[in-house]
Amino acid sequence: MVARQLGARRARLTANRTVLVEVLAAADRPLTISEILGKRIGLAQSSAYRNLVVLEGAGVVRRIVTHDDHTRYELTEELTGHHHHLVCSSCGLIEDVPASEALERSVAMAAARTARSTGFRIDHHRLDLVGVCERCA
Amino acid sequence: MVARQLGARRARLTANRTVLVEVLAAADRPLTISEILGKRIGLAQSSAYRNLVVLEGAGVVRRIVTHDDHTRYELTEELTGHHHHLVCSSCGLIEDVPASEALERSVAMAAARTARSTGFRIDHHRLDLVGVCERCA
DNA sequence: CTTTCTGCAAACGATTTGCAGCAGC
DNA sequence: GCTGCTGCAAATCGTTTGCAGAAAG
Repeated sequence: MVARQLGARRARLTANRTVLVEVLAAADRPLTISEILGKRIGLAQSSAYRNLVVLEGAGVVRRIVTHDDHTRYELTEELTGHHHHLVCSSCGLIEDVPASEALERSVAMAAARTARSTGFRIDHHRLDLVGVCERCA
Repeated sequence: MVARQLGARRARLTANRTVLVEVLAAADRPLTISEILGKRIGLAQSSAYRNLVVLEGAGVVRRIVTHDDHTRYELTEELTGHHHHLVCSSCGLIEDVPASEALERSVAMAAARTARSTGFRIDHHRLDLVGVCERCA
């Protein structure tokens, strides 16, 4: 599956890339580059950056950038399912949170209305719930 | 009003800060530092960065960081009213879009449910509608 | 064999900071 | 007059890139 998406871009599924995908799949939240490197996967920092770019281009991985600067990566929603993020404004913690049916319907309606009035074609959305996590409270 | 919030932090309302707020107030979307400097307001780059940090700390300005790297600033919602962002994934354009009553209610309900199940105290949210703008389509 | 990957170290670029003089209060 | 503000130039730090050798197909 991942191999296929890479193949379509004449990119190879190497050991480094496999490990990156595994690490992201094991996490229940987006990871920063240093978190990824911190897992001692034994790949050079430059390779992490380069491979994440490749995986992003292949639609396997999604890049997200948060307020505390520091790019994070997660698997795309095709692989994990649609979800939103819970963000702690105190420590920067990010956690995945499933999207409810009702909420999705409301957002879709709002998006349709906005599309009509602005001429944008709306493809998807991002919702962050920002607050203070249990540990920081 | 702005002066008061600055005063509470023993910060002064200088000419540079006034101009920054005016520029942001005149825009109907978040601006990048270079867009701000591009308006030839005659303040040093370092002063722009420093003052925006001060204004952010005083609750006058809000910093947002988008996918195309490049920090942007806008006035806080206390000054502009609550709104969401329309983001063009092709050219990076960002536009403000008002939040509808119905949508806000749905988000509030989802937030309450999430707060209950995770222990987070949720203070606010951010919603980005991502798509392709009229010009890029 | 040819093309893509890799690690290393150097380059880059947006943002931050030290400093010495200027300006609010 | 003390404290905060300014511009300048230098420092920082995450990220990107050039290169020469290793690995995939």
